[in-house]
Amino acid sequence: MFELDMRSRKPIYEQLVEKIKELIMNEVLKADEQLPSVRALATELTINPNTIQKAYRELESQGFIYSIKGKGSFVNPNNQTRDIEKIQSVKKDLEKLVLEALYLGIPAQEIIKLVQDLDASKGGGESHD
Amino acid sequence: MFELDMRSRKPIYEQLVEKIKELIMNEVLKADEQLPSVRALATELTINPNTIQKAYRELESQGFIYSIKGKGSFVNPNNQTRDIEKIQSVKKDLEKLVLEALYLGIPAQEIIKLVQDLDASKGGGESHD
DNA sequence: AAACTGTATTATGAATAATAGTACAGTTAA
DNA sequence: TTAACTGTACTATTATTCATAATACAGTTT
Repeated sequence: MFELDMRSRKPIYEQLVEKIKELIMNEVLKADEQLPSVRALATELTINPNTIQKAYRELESQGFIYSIKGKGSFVNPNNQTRDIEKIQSVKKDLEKLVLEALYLGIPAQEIIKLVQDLDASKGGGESHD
Repeated sequence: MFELDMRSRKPIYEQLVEKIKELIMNEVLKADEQLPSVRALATELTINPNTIQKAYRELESQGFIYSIKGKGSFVNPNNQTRDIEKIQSVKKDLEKLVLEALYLGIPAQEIIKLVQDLDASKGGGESHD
């Protein structure tokens, strides 16, 4: 499903959260699709089930998945969240990162193109290719 | 000089790195300007000198400051770095964050405006106002 | 020489991350 | 009902990281 960097200073459960968020946002994992069970993913990745659960709990609290006891964990549809705090937080992070990118000499035009491309591939994802 | 959130899960030295980077990128701290000494800043913020030094070391490795033994730590000019790895890393982070922002429903247009505004305030910083 | 600077080292306590093991509750299918 | 799944919760243990404390040393400035 994906690879983890066991040597990274970034905790495994955080890496898991990132990777799964990406899969959801890129619609590799589709709405209401079932995720691997805690134990199955733990076995596949050779890590502890508790670590998977910690990641799933975080994903649930961020609104990306929902879990039903006895059934499994599933991708949350419509994450067009009205969570204002979350949006403010992302905007702030974005501001920091864009500022740094510009400071490092990355042209504004290049960043804008990045945004446009991502936006296009997102909206245009409905078509069959 | 700034405030730290001692209750945050984010390490103090990382908060320091972020804050100082912002001050440098926003040209509050100007090229070759001297930073507070390790001990002075530690006293001012009521934290351990080792923590300050850890932050300064990180800032130096990221190319934002340079330190001279016996003299002090100073803001590095021309951080128009040719450090390709750093640039690639920032681009990747940017991609992740923009994707998340779009996914949360923030309009591409709003992100683009953010980039343009930051770029303008950066390039226009040369004038006297 | 005195008072600054950065830098390095060792030790200690607290918090976090990851593991291991066990247990319980809800679902599904035989 | 039973068996095999699911998520969830809890305790305990180990390793790592964070922050502190206390020194120490080297270079600079006055």
